[in-house]
Amino acid sequence: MSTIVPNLKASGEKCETCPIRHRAVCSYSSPSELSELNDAKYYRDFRPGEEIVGEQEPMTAVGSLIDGVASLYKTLEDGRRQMVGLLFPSDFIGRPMRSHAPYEAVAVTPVRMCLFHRQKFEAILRSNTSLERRMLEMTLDELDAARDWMLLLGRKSARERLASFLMILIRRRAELMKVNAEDVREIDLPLTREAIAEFIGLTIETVSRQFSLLRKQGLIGQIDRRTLSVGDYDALSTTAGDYGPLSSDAAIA
Amino acid sequence: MSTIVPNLKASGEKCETCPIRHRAVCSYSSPSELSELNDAKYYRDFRPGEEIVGEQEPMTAVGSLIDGVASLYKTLEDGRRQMVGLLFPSDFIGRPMRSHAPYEAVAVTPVRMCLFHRQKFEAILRSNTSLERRMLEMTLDELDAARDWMLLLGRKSARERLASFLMILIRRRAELMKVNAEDVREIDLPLTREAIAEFIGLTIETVSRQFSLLRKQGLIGQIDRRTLSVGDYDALSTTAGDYGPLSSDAAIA
DNA sequence: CGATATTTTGACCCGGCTCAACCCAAGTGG
DNA sequence: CCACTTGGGTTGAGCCGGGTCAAAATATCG
Repeated sequence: MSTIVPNLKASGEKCETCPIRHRAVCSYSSPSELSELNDAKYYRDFRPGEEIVGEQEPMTAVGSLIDGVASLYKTLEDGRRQMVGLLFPSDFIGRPMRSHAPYEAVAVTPVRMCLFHRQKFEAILRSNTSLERRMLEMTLDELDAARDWMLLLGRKSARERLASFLMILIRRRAELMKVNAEDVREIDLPLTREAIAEFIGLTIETVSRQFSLLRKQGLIGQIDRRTLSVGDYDALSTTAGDYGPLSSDAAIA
Repeated sequence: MSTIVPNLKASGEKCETCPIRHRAVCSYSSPSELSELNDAKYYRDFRPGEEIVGEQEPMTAVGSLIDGVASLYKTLEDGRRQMVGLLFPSDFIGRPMRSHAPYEAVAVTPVRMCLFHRQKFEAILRSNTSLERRMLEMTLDELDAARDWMLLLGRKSARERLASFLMILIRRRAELMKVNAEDVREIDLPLTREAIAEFIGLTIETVSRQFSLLRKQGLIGQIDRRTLSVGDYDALSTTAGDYGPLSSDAAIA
C-alpha cells in the first residue's frame, strides 16, 4: 500500500498562489502569519488507494488537502469498515492535540497534500490566532456534518441514503461552479461502489440496486461510467429528506 | 413543553467555586479572563423533557451543562429521530458562529446550565485565546466521539450497540469516581428505553430484547429499575468491539 | 483478445422492525 | 383502601429491507 512517493520540496509553490488559499485552514492568516506557514509546509502526493495516515498509528503530519478526494475510515477488528469522512480540496486531515490518529485516511483519487509536522503545526496554532479561529470554524462544520451523517446512518433507508449521498455531491459541485444546486445538470462520481457503500453504511449490492432503481425511475440518468445526470432534482432532494442546504459548507459533506 | 422556569440571576455563585470549573470550556481561563465570563453568565434550570434549544430555531444562548444529563436530536420530517449527542456536566451546548441551532437539545434529567448570550460569547471567544483553545479541544473531542458513533450506527449489530452504550456509561462513571473502568460495579441508567433506542439507532423493543439477553447471559445484572450491575466486564467490552478507552474524554461519550 | 476487476442481477435468508398484547409501578380520585 | 389510569417496559408473532452468496454482465488493461 505504501509505495515510495517523492517528498516534493516547495519548489516554486508559494502560499499566495495556492488554489485553496481562500478556503483552507490558513484562509484567515495575514501575510506575515502566512510566511511562517509557508516556511514550515511541504507537499506530498499520494496515489489512489494509498494510505495517508493509519488508524491508531502515530501521526507525525497534518495538513490540507490541495487536490483530489480522500476518505476517512474506522474499522472493527473483524474487518467491518465505516467511512466517517469524505474530504475535498481545502479540507483538513489530521487531529491536532492527539498523538495517534483516531481514523485511517486514504486517497481516493490522486491526492496532493500541503503538510506540516504535527508538533510544529500545533506550536504555530498556539501563536497564530487566526489559524486557530479558522481551525475551530472548520471543526465545528465537520461536527455538524458528522451529526447529519449520524441521522442518515441511524434512521434512513437505503434509497434515502443514496439520495442523500448524491445531494452532497450535487451541493459540492454547485459550490464549485458557483451555481444553485438546482441547476447542476451532471455530477461525477469520484468513488467506487465499494467506497460509496462504506460511506453510507450499506453493501455494494444494495448500493447497486438502489442506483438501478433511481435510474429506472428517472431521478438520475447515466452519462458514462463515472458521470451521471440529474433527472429530477426535486425528487432527489425530497428523497434525501434534508431540510435544505444547511451545513453545506462542512467538510464531510 | 416550555413551562415557565425562573431565570436565576447569579446570586452568590461565582465561577471560582463552580463544580465544572476545571473541565468546562472555561477551564483554561485565567482569573482575569474568568471575571469577564463571570459577569456575562447567568444560570437557568430545565426540567426533564424540557427543550433547551429547538432544531433550526434561532439560538440566542450557548453555555455549559453544570448538572444533569441532556441529549441532542436530529429529526426527519416524518418524525424519525436520531440522538446525535449525550451530554454530561461540563459539556458545552450550542453552536458558536451559527445563528440557528443545527439540532434540538433536550433535558433528560433536571438540568442546570451556565449560559451566555450567544453573540456576547462569540465576542469573548474572539478576545480570549484560552477560551478559544479549550473550545477547539472540546470540539475535536466531540468530533472523535461522533465518528465512533458513526461506526456504531453504520456497522454494529443491536447487541454490539447496546454493549457500546453501556461501555460509555461505565467509562463515564469510572472517570467520575476516579477508578479504572474495569472496577466499576454498577451503573445507573439516566435514560428511558426510548432515549436509549434513539441514541443507538434501534427501536425500544429491540433494546429491551437485547437487555434481556445480556441479563440472561450474565453480562449485566439488575439492581433496581434505574440501576444495573456489571456482571462480566470483559465480555461487555469485547462485545462493544472497541479498541480501548480511546476518545474517552469526548463529550458525546 | 484474453485476463482481471468492478458492477449488476437474482435467489434466499435473517436481524431487527411492526404491531399487538401484557406486565408492573406509581399515581389519583371516589 | 381499592378501582382505574398512565407511562414505562417486556414479550411474542410475523414480516420485510437489506445482507449474503452466487453467477452473469460489463469495464479496464495488458
